[in-house]
Amino acid sequence: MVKTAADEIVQTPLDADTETRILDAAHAVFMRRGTAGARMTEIAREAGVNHALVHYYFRSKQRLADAVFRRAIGEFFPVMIGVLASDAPLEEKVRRVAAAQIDMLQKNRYLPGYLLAELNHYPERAEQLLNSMSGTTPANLRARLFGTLGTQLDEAARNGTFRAIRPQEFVLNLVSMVVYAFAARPLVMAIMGMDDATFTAMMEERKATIPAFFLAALRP
Amino acid sequence: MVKTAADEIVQTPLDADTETRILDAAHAVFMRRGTAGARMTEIAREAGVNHALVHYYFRSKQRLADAVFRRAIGEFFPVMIGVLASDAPLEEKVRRVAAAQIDMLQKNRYLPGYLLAELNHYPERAEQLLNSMSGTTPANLRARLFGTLGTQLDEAARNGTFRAIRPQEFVLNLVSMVVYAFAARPLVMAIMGMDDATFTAMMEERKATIPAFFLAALRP
DNA sequence: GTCTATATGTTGATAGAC
DNA sequence: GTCTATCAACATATAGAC
Repeated sequence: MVKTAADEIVQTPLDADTETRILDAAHAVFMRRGTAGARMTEIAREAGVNHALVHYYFRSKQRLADAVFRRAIGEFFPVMIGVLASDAPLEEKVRRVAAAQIDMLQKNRYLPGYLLAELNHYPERAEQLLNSMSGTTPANLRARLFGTLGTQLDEAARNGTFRAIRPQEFVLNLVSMVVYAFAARPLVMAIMGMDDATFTAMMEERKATIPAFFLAALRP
Repeated sequence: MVKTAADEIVQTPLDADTETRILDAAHAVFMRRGTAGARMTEIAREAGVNHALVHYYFRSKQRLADAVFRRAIGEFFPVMIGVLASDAPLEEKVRRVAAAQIDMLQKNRYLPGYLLAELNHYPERAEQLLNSMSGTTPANLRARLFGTLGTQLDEAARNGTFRAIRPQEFVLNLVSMVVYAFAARPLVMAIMGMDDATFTAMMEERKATIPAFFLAALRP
């Protein structure tokens, strides 16, 4: 198989309790190798324990993969959902989603790639995602994501302050522009001839340029 | 491991020569399972041959993976690059990239997920991508992607017909909006409560709404 | 809880008959 | 070219000593 270059070890504090260390190590390994490519032995090595211990705490690779997937969901969605469900004005929602999401992704560079790959390889994970999200039903989740936002957009369209757009497209376009660059990070860096620092700087800029672009598109 | 639901067999014509049948089967399997998750036996089964034959034609999984990756690149990039490098006016470039890319992705639903996962898991593939692209150098590729486009954008900004934007951001924003929905397709479908037909219909609509949105964002 | 040793099953790959 | 049979290398998982 292709040997990956991403071998930087992100060490978990050695004084953390063992279960946490293992979960952190699993998180790191699953993120960059994917579930199918991850090895229990590599997780053990990265956690600094014998690989039998990994099974002692999590029984099987499957359970460990589930735990990591749940944690990844918890990192990716809650902030965005909170902002979109809030009563903040539309312009502020756009700016806050972009800033918060980019901040989070700068610290978790593998997260979008991991989540998208996981969902493509195991589509039934989409169910798991809907159900394990903050203990609400899928319908409830949709209401939180698109309900308040839809009302705001309706009103803004009537007032003539925004062009009409469905809340689903609003969210999809915004999330696309924020997340895609991270999901395709190695591709973007290669094509544009960037190093890590340059990419990071570009994404910092985009905290401002994405909202500007996005809001300009919706100006009547 | 999680059992995937994507078990629909896309059969390659049985009269095609064996090597082609194997490559087609490999393409299908690598696309939906990823390189690490793909099994030589599954490829053989899908090609309707004994799995020893797969090794006879391609020697190793690695070589087969490389062949599939090259083919995937050839499907994803050339059309878009051709449009962006052309002399067509800016508005037309936007519309043509959106339409052509969405058409292609409707037929290759796993392509973006596969490419992004592959590049995240094996970052050195980004090199392979740059080199194996239409036999040009990376610098040449960049010129084709951003050269003509940059000139057009400069001129449009001077004329006051477009707001100023760097060609890199222009392409990144456009590609994000076109590709992300496909890369995150299972997620988008789950959150929005869509079935396959609804998703397809939405993306057909987006051939028009993405260019409209995008061009509105650049109107001064 | 943590280790060593080992069982069990899969997978990529090859040898050799046809 | 295509198949059957088989190998060697891992990877997941468990048993059992400490």
